[in-house]
Amino acid sequence: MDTVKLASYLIGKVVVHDVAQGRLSGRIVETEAYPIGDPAGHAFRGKTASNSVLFLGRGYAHVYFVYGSSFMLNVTSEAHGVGGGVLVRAIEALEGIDLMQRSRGGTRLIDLTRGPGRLTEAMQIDLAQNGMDLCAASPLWLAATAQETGAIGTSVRIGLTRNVDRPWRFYERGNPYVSGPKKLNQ
DNA sequence: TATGCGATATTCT
DNA sequence: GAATATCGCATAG
Repeated sequence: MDTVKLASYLIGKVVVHDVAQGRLSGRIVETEAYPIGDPAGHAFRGKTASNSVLFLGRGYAHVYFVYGSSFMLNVTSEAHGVGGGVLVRAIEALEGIDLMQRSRGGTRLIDLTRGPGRLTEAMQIDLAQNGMDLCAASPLWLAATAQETGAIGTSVRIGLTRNVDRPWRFYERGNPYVSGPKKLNQ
């Protein structure tokens, strides 16, 4: 159950991505846990070429491509050889907002990073960042923030067909950048 | 505001 | 060939 703990711990932390044009950063406001033995998790069926990063150990970035158009950012959460991860579903943009808007085609601020596919596009995260060590000196890393984290709410996860009733989604209550239907965000 | 559906490409069956 | 950890636009209420 360590993955679930990490998912709630990550709320309020900051993702930083240093790119050629400058620094992009955002505060995590929504996550989902995909622990060991979760049939909805990508690691469940064992190690394959596309999910091998999940088995590297704790604290790596795993980037995954779905639905033909969207990347997802995961933080690996379990020991080496064991598959598990936390999906980052939404962030609140802090630095490089103009850059993000440029790469997302001038979307309104509120829609810039509200959703897993959107935040990866705004942060310029793709397969090139797959496997990066988030706790080491790399272009993509995690930072703490002085800002206080608000109350954390939980709900079922979004967009799954397996193991749908687990309350493994975490979000900061009242934050406008949290994605998903309103009824799940109370 | 809420619900529905098509686009899109990678992976697994 | 089917499924998918989604998005954005369309339509209706």
